[in-house]
Amino acid sequence: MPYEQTEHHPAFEEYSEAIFELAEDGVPVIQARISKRLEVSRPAVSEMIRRMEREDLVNIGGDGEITLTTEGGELATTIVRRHRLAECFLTDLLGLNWTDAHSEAGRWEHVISPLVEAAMLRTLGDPHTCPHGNPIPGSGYEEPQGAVGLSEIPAGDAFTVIRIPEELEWEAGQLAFLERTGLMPGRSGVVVSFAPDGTATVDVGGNPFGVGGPTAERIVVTPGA
Amino acid sequence: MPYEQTEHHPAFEEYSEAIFELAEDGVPVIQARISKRLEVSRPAVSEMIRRMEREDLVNIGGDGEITLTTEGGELATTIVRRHRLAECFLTDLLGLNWTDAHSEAGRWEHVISPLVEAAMLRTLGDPHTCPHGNPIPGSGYEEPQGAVGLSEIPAGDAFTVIRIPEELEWEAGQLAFLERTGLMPGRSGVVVSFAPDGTATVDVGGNPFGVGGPTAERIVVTPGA
DNA sequence: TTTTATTGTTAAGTATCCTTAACAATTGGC
DNA sequence: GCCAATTGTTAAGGATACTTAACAATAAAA
Repeated sequence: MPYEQTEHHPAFEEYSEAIFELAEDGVPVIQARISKRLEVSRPAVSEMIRRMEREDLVNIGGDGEITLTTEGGELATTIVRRHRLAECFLTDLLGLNWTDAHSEAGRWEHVISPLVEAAMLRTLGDPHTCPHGNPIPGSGYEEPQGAVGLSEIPAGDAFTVIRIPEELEWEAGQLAFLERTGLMPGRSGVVVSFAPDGTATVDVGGNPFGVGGPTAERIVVTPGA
Repeated sequence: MPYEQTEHHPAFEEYSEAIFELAEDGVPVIQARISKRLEVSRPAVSEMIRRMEREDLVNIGGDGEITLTTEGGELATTIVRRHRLAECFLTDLLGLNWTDAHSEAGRWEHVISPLVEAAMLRTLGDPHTCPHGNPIPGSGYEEPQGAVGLSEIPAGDAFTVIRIPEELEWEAGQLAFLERTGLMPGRSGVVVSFAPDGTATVDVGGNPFGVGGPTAERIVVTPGA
């Protein structure tokens, strides 16, 4: 119970993680994006990024693009790794659903020690991705050849889900929807059709349902069953 | 990652827990004791206790004795329960030793949700005590009849360890020592002798070793093997 | 009884991390 | 080119939770 200090402030952990995941999702890493993902005001991000630059965790490009330094990258991958490992642990061993696991892991990532990390890895049998298919940094995972967005699969063709990008996990109800419909890594389906606005109709396991355009663009799949 | 608020500030959780455990250990619950256990200054405790009184978590007696209100007691037992459950989890399922499990649990207790708590309880098979033998609040545990301090066992007599009070867990190296010597709940031994200063010499599993007087007073045992 | 130790409090200050208000500088659409 | 939206920053302020210094009151010890 005595106050335990983390070597890096929890806020630094959150910001590093956000920067890492924005880059991973192909979103331009600028303050406004961080502000949105962390749900804090832009001044807060401005101040925080300046502090992180002073602490040599990030570099700020001339165009405002934020990049992680070596040290910042290490912090970020550590937190992301713990987050995804915790998600595996919570779903596989404790039986939580995606939505719950995701929000729990958002807290767990800050309290997991190297010791526990190693123990979890051992217990889970060295997983390479989180339940949503996102790579666990350091696991040596490589995305399969030919991975594309779901929206690029021609109507009528089959696909296999590879991963649900972190970006989608933050949208309310999204994870519950994906889990309910079976749009999960490893599952296969068929693209039934596309609406003019980009909405896809897909069939996974016999029940067709619509997936919004922006969502369909982001879900990573491989062609074929 | 967006900032998650706990319904009760982490500090309130720490203080409630400390108050609960001090009372459990038979230590007078005054600010100076809390200050020592949480390793914070007395002014910090003074301010915090005032805030907790304002929030109706504690009452302050005329003699300075601090007691938990109903609400404060609920918060305390929740945190203590999660702490001890986490200790079980970390030792039994992840294979951590006592020392590591204790310090890890000190962080886990603040991030475990009711959902995870239930899942852990299920996975562990409804344990009634933590690895050190302290009761998990709400589990319906009752201390065996005739439990006494180790120092009250007559020299030459056998004893069985019931529990290591929380108080001892905070002393550096204490848990590692107890685990190394086998002075753990469920294990039996014999009191070899007492030194004039109260130091006990005990034999657990064939190797005699000394246990300091204050420590021996606190370790709870039952007479007999 | 006098001294010492323990205890609680007040005051002033610090670090972290957030907020809103207001403003300048871009960027993009038409 | 112009208006609007987006973006980053400055300024001022607030909550939390700590610190040290200094002081008064009480309890224990000599």
